[in-house]
Amino acid sequence: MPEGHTIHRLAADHRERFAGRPVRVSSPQGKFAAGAALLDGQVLDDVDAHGKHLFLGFGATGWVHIHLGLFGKLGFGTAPAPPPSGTVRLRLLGEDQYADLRGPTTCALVTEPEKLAIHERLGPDPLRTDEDGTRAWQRISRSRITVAALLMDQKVVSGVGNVYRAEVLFRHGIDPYRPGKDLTRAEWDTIWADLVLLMREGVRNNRIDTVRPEHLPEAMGRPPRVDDHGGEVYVYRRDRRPCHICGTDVRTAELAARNLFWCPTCQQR
DNA sequence: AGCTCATGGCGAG
DNA sequence: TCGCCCTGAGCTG
Repeated sequence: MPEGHTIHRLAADHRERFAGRPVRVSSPQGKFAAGAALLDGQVLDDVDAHGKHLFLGFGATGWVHIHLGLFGKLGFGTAPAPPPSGTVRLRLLGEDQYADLRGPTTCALVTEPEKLAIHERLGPDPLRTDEDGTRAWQRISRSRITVAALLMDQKVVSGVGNVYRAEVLFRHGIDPYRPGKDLTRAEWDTIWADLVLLMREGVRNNRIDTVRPEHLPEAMGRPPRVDDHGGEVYVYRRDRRPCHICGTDVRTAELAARNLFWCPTCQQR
């Protein structure tokens, strides 16, 4: 589930459910027991998100730094919370809501300076308003690395994952193997602006939809389709199936240990 | 029961 | 570039 839109949505959800009041904090699984003991009963007074990193602020005690990785999940429920089943790393319990964290790559108590250091190593996030895509362009325009790899590098842009990477390149007809330095400034500005729109919509809907209205099956006179991972997409995990626009089989290849998906006909620029 | 795969990322070499 | 960490779903037997 977790690309940047998921994390920003979770940040808003935590703010709404828990902020400003004391929360019970526990680690039923035990791996965060020491941190939980320090935080239990304190007020959750701030929430922040940058890229795929989520921060829960507990005043002078510090921040809980959460990264879901590939497998992590955060789920909410209404109090009273049931006995935790399985591997709950962190449980927050408020007056009427609880949240369970499972399988994160990171769940750690950090200080304010440690949090700042994390922000500093992350590239601009299309979902934050503190920065535009300029800093990313400075790296991309000087790099011989492929644009597909650059988009996944969190030091270049933060929050983009394998789905948004594939989809935004498709939407702009960009060959994923083009070196960053071959992109024009105008192309990058268009990609950035599109990421801002797509990811904001992702936060709103809590899923990734990238297909333009005019390309939806209804608009193209075809029966509705169902993509098997929630959202409506052009190429992500659609390899060996026909491109929605031109009918060419969508291709897949491994790139830096991740699966890349693209349409060789539509993406030649 | 065991295998494979997944919307991530890190450190060793 | 590789191995490894985190977990659960969806297969196969």
